[in-house]
Amino acid sequence: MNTPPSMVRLTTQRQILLEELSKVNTHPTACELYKMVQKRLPRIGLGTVYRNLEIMVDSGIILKLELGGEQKRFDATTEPHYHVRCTVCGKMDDVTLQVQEEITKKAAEKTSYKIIGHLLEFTGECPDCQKAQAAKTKEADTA
Amino acid sequence: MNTPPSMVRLTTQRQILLEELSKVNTHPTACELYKMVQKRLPRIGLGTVYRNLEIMVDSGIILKLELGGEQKRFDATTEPHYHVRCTVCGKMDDVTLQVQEEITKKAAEKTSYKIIGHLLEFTGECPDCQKAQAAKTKEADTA
DNA sequence: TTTAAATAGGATAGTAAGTATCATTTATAA
DNA sequence: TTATAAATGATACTTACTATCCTATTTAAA
Ligand SMILES: [Zn+2]
Ligand SMILES: [Zn+2]
Ligand SMILES: [Zn+2]
Ligand SMILES: [Zn+2]
Repeated sequence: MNTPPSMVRLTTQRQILLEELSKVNTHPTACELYKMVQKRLPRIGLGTVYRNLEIMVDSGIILKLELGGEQKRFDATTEPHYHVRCTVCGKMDDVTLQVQEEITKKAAEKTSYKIIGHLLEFTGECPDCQKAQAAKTKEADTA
Repeated sequence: MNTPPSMVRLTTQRQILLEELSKVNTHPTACELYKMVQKRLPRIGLGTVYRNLEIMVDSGIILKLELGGEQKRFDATTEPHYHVRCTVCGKMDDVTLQVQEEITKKAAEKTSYKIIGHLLEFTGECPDCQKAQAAKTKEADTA
């Protein structure tokens, strides 16, 4: 604790980025956020979105989810919580399951690593994709 | 169960790829495996490595680890198990912790997704990076 | 209030992991 | 042996993300 954390300026871009992220519970990707923010700031650059998301992650204002899947996703809810990912469409949602603090202790006993925390992601099929799948199966049966 | 799974030909490249992956417990990336295999097959292409790893993942011979981190890693141990990732150097190791089957049931009660499974990854600092960090701190103190 | 330094933005070029394409080679089957 | 299919290796391409650079804006000093 020697140097104070550098002050993060709350610019228009950052404010709107944070507002848009806070509006949704879809855990959008940087690209999705770019499109959302563009409606309010048509001249914003994609680089600015990436840069500011990273800055906000570093200062603890938002979370970066880099679990399974190709793209990183962002979350305005900073309290530790778990997620489900649809293996069909890639959509992510929160799972309101108590965070298992004790599991890190158990893991620490089993390894020579200094354990900091854990990432838990559930995989499954979202309601939409379940419906689509059901419709498809029905269609195949009647054909 | 209508069409039988397409037979995967065990080519030299695939065999050596699997052998090299089975030799180590470091959960190598595609690029690392490429370098390992190149020593025995100098003319192999990087595309072949990627292609065959994907084929072996699809046929269940190996596992693809795509949780946190930038690159996908591969694992010849197909039984479900957990991993630790070093947040400094990216190295991954197994954690011989009992797989929590019941956690997927708990999650299933909390969401409208059809839960298939879960991915759990611990984050921490590997012994090597701990040592390096300690040496660095000491150096800074004496300076 | 003017001026200088620091910070941030937007445009654009670059990076790197991974994927697609395609001609050639290898394996399998008729 | 020949036809068919599958796999390889070289290469081009895609894409998520990062770095660079110049301009604009904000902040602080003079
Ligand atoms: Zn879905
Ligand atoms: Zn969330
Ligand atoms: Zn390490
Ligand atoms: Zn493993």
